[in-house]
Amino acid sequence: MSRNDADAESDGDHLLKVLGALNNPHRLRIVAALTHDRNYVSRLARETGISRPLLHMHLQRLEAAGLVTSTLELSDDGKAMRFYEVTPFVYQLTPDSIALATETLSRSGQREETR
Amino acid sequence: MSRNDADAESDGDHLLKVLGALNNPHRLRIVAALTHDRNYVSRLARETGISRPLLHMHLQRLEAAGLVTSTLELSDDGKAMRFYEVTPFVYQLTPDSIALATETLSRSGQREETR
DNA sequence: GGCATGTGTCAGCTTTTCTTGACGCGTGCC
DNA sequence: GGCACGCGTCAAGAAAAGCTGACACATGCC
Repeated sequence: MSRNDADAESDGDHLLKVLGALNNPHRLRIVAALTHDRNYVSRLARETGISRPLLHMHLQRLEAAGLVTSTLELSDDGKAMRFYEVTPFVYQLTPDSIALATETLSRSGQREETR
Repeated sequence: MSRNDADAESDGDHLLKVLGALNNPHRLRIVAALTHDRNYVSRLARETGISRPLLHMHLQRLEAAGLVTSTLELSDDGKAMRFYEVTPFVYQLTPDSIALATETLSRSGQREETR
């Protein structure tokens, strides 16, 4: 696996987060849309037909999983705009890779704490 | 992708189903447990510490996604036992593969109908 | 018969996720 | 000022997923 060393999270927990991030038709579409080229929130909302608050939430889920990144930029006419783009992630899902990741899964059913 | 032709489901919808099936710590553990060797429900329940009704539900979710298969067999002492084993699935998750699958996703937010 | 083991299902509760419709803030332009 | 366009957040409802404790059936064994 190839993640930043700084983020202290087991591979198992990370995989689960990625799976959770991708487990949604809207979020799949968002990733697809950003694959072609980066975009800012309001425009992405228009193009995908997703309401802005909703899109905002989905983007955060994707960003939390490390699948997209965002940067705040100022346009020529002085407006603050948040641009999103996909990270070049690669995840291989096989019984073995899952078995491996599962070894480093935190306790049972508990959801990951955002402390 | 390498699925059965008989199941009429788009790649996009199928991918979503697989992601949904794997998006759960219990189900990841179940896949891991079955990777080593096949097992029957009650024993798997004991070994994983998951209640039988719950395990039953998780197994069905995995089976519906095609990640595990089951066969009903009769043990020497005449008991009917359902054995589960993993299928040798391989899924590659990248922005491009997702963009591709997304093209064949059924309409927007609607959940897949089981008609 | 009573008990252990296996199978499966159902109702009902709790928790999480999804979604919408307000709000708030800022800027530039006519 | 009023409008259009960016940004973000909050409360609250609707829908889905997760989980538990019954209950049903079957078999073999003492």
